[in-house]
Amino acid sequence: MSNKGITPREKDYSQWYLDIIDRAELAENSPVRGAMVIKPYGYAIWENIQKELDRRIKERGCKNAYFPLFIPKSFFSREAEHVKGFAKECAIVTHYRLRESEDGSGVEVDPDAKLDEELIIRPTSETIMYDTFSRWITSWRDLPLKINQWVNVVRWEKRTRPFLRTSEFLWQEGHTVHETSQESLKEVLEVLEMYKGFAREVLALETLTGKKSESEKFAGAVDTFGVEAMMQDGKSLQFGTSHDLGQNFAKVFNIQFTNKEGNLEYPWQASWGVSTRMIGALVMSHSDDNGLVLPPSVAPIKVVIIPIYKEGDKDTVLEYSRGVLNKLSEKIENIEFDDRDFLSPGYKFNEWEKKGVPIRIEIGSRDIEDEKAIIVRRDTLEKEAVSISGIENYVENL
RNA sequence: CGGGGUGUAGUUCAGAUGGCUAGAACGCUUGCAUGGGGUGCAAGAGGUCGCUCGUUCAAGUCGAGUCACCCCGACCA
Repeated sequence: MSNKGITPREKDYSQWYLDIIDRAELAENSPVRGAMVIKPYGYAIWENIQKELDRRIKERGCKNAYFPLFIPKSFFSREAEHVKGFAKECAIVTHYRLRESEDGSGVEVDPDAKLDEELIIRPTSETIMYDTFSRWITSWRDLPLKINQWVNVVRWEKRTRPFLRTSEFLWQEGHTVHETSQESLKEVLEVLEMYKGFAREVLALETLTGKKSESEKFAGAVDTFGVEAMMQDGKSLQFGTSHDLGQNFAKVFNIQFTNKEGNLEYPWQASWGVSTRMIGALVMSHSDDNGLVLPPSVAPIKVVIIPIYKEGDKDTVLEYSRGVLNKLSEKIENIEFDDRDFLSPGYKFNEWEKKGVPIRIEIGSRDIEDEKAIIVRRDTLEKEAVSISGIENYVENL
């Protein structure tokens, strides 16, 4: 862990962002350009996001599934606009085997192991999913079909930034198929509202929604709607999209169903997604010059208890602090008890502030005499002495 | 894809005009003290100086090539 300070926002907003990611131990650069390692603390935030958003997605009648990482090149090429939009950022698998290199220096691609048809590593999964959908859907009774998946995708970006734009990222992609254009459009807009509600209620972010311009819309879509949040530097960040695909993909993937009148018809489709970019939005919107600030709803650690003791009162303080821990554990989960005794209290205060733990509780012999504990909120950094008898009420609504 | 920059210890870096038996800070290990806002002292571990070739008595340092990464712009979740 780095021990250096954090560049103030005012001085260099971009560097401040990178510092927060580093000092809060959310992610670090990997040996692969543009692809980051999401560290345990950062991944825990993603898991919290997933957990709540997945619940909301399923509430909309979606079922989760998994489609392959590899997409045959021929599938990918079918929708003209789609291929045009993604062609320049695709990673392609051309071989399936390595061999020892002739000079003995290592391994090289085995030229005899060339694939007959190259495979595209999914930049998004419309094509591979819709090929499958064409076999799943035959009747109006099969509609609507609502499928979601939580996966990684690869887009070979020219320039990358942690969480905001990485060459591989994690996301959910929802794909729905409907009988009518109206129903499909309704889905597109309702999902947009779901994202907006999620942003407000879980991420504490206010967002704007709107239709994207012709040049900004998803490759192959009729229309794209975006969810945008305002960042501290005054720029807006698009973190979610919902696409009205019309019948564009249905026609090229030959998804057809027999309607109630017995006629063969192409269905109407929607696709929508949010990614690990949301973590970038979280960082940029709430954090300050002291480090990360997280809404309790997604914080991996909601409360940290720091016992403060000297050699003489160590046992008393630890016992008392554990009592507080047990009391609070009945109310909430994810409490960290920081009794590492090779670190000073000041170091710990700083460390948990950098990581954005919403509530810090300090307990020393002084507090024990008064039957109190010091509580510090991460967002405002306000300190308050709270009586032990009522302490669980304080954290109840986290 | 255009522009700029950097490769030396786990990390961030210093090593003008070649003389290095390669340093610092932080981190790490051990011990003692300390403990209410990044603790102090002591001892210790840790490096084929990105890679290749060249110039030279001598290359971290100079030259050529090569690979990689970072940053700034245009594009995207």
